[in-house]
This record gives sequence, structure tokens and C-alpha cells, in this order.
Amino acid sequence: MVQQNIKVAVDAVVFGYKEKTLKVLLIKRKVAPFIDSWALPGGLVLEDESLEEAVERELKEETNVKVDYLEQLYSFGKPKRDPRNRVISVAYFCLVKPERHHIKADTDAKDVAWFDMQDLPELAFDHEHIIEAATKRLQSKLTYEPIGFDLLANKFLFSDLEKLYTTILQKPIDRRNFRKKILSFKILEELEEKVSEGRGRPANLFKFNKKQYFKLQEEGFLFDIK
Amino acid sequence: MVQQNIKVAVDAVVFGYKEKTLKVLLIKRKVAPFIDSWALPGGLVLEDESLEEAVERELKEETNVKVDYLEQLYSFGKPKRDPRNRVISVAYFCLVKPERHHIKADTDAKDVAWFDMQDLPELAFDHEHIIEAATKRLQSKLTYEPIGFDLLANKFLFSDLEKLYTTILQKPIDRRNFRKKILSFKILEELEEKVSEGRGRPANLFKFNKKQYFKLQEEGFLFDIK
DNA sequence: ACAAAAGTGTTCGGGTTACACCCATGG
DNA sequence: CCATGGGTGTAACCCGAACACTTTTGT
Repeated sequence: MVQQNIKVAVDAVVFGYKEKTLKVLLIKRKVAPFIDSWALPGGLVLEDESLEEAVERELKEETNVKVDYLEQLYSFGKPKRDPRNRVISVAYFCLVKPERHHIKADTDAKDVAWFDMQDLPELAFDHEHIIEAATKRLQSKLTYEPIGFDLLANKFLFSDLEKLYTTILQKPIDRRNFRKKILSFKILEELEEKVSEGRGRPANLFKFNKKQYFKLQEEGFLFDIK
Repeated sequence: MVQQNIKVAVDAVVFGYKEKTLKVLLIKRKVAPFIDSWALPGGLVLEDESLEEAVERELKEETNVKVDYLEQLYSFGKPKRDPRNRVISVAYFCLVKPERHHIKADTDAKDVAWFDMQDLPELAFDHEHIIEAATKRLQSKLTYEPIGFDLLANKFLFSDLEKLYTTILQKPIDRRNFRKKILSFKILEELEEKVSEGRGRPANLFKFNKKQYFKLQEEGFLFDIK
């Protein structure tokens, strides 16, 4: 048997929703190759940690972020994707609530920043490709799982939720039908608090009731927004 | 940086549909660990091949099978999943048409066999877990992509298709509604040939028109069987 | 009083569901 | 002529789509 010398890395596509736009978290690389390029946070997996632990560790080390949602996206393994050694990267799909948007370039990165998805810089490796896959995952998941709530603050306005859907899916939504549909799921709590956004009628705050969602899910309920 | 010594493998969950039951392709291991256990076909990735190439090569070497459909399933990377070294396995999801069911234990396996999904043996590593994930993928894909046709012969009876759906999804289907729905998609060609299965009225043969499906897909058509 | 955003109901049409009888063949 | 599996139509219902005006507040 030929001795195998392939390295295993993880990379994280971390989405955040801020100022009514979708953002992705990038770091500025401190080491070759692609030194000074923007790239996804990530790095080699250690001997004794799971893949998920590796992602969480790298995110902590490089960006100081702790994500609210994390799932495996896809593994990228073309022989030449890293110009030096062969590296297989297991990419993860992550979501962060605004409360946790505070980032900090830590020991392992020169800089960290949220980039608007409409305005990404040149990226290292095949990271552009990975972000593309993550975006598709985000768009499709948004329609059949309540992951939008992992991008919003705990208390949010209905109009925030609606704007998030139109922004990410890039198509208009009928406000009345949308509200009717979501409310019919009975997974939101309407709070007493109201918020006035400067002008216009003050709006009600809502909260996602995750426990209730899990309960309904057990009973066969399927979240589905077309 | 600590030197990393993780190996990268691929494993294939190959489904076949035979004798009106769903089967999975397994090999009997020739080497430790788990010598003589049944396991998924697979093995270490070579330095200069892509992950997909690795799967196809291993399938050829171990079982002599060439699959009709292949996509990445998930990467399994818990530290202790292989008792000896750390091995990350990128699992693939594969479908084979009956014409290609002829298998042959080749150089790298002691034996190869199709196992009924209802009657699996004890499996090596975490392969039972991998098969479980593949089964879920199969069930969900069956409802929103026309992958059932990659499990049937090129020419098939409507009742075969129906039986395949009821078998895999494990729930009854209304024959009339199912036929109406599928035919409404206009992705099947009804052939002139009829087949008499011993008793009963002879049935029409159908063929899946893949080209037509791709064309409709471009136009925004979504295959969907609930 | 005006601008801005929030909140709300009804109608229509298409698609999904439920449902049962006749047909063609072999034994 | 009987058993077996193949093939077919219609009516009820539900859900999604389309659509516009009123309410509440700040300026």
C-alpha cells in the first residue's frame, strides 16, 4: 500500500444577518499560501478532536465567534485545491445571531470581517465555490426548516423575518400570506412589547418557540415556506 | 503545528432494487480490523485521485460494479471510528440499475453480496450508521428527484415504479393518483411493447426520458412526489 | 395632515385526495 | 370461468395565490 499523505481540514461558512443584508465571516490569512488573502475561517483537524470540535475551535481561535447553528455542508477534495499539499476540506455551514456578531482577529488571523454577500473580495483556494454551495444550502433550508430564526435576534419583528426571507431568497413575498402561513404554524410567541422604529406604526415583537417547534416536529409537522 | 496523521477514505453505499426489495452492496473484509466482517465497499484515497475517482476505483476493485448514480453523502470523522488509526471517511450514495447487478469479489475482498435492507448483517466500523444516513437520503431524494429510475431497468412497468416507491418509502400509494401525477410530468415514454408477467393483463413498458427531464428542469419544473 | 410602516380578510382556481369498477390474459 | 394484475375518471376539499385598505405613530 502506498503511504497516504493527505491532510484533513475544516472550513466554516458563517452567515450573519445585519443591517438587513446577508453577511459572511472571513479572515485575512496570516500564512502562505494565499497570505493576506481573505478566506474562510478553518484549519487542520487535530488528531483527537471530532470534525465539529475542529470547526468550533478554529472559529474561536480565528474569529472569537461561537455559532448558533452548525451542520456539515460538503467535503471538497480535488487533488489540486491546495497548491502545496493535498488537503481535503470538510466544509461546515453555520449561522450566528446578531448578539454574537462581535468578532476579534485572534492569534491565528491578521484580520476578521463581515462581508456583504453582494460584495465579496477575491478568496483563497476554492472558497468562493464553497460559499456558493453554502448559499444554496441556506436558500433551500430556509424553505423547509426554521433556520431563519438563528439569524435573527431572540426578539424580532415580523417585518425583520419577512425582509430576511426576501433578502436571502431574492424574491418578493406577499406580506399577508407570509404572516398567515408562519402564524398558522404556532411556533411564534407574540410578546407584549412593541417597538417603534422611528416613523410608522410600532410593531409587535415575536419570539421563536423552539421547544414548541420540536414538539410539533415529533408529531409530524413540517415547516414549509414556498 | 502538531504533525497530523489522519487518513482519508471513501465508502460507498450502493443501493440496488431486485426482486421487489431494496438491496445494499456489501463486501466481506479480507484484512484487519474487522476481518471477515461485512462492510461497505471503500478504502483509502490515493494521492492523486479525486474523491469520486476513489469511490469508483474501489467499487471496481472490490465488487466490479459501475454505478449509475453517485453523489457525496456525508463525511464521518469521529476520532474512534476506526479502532487503529484515525480515519475520516467521505461516504458516497450510489444507485445501480439491475443490468449492472452482476458482482464479483475481486482482488480486494473475500466476498461480495447484495443484502436485503430488511436483513442486514453485523457491520464493521460505523457502517450501519452510514447506511442509515444513506437510507434517509434515498427516501427524501425519491420524492423530489427522479432517481427511482436509476434503480429500475431502462424499460420498466408502471407497477414496478409504484412498487419501488412503496417499498422504499414504506407507505401505500394510490395507484391512480400516482400514475396521473407521474404521467403529468411528461418525462416518461410509453413504449409499444407489452409484457405479460404470467397471469393478469399484460402491462405497458415505459422508459424514462432523461433528456426531456433536464429540459423541463431548466424551465423551472420540479419533480415532486409526496 | 401627511408620510411611513404595521396590521388585516376574502375570493378564486388548481392541485391533491379519496374512491371502485372494468379489462386482458393465463390457467 | 376464475384468478390475477393492469388500466382508468370524477367529485370534494384544501391550500396557495392574488389582491387593497385601515391603523398607529412621528414629524
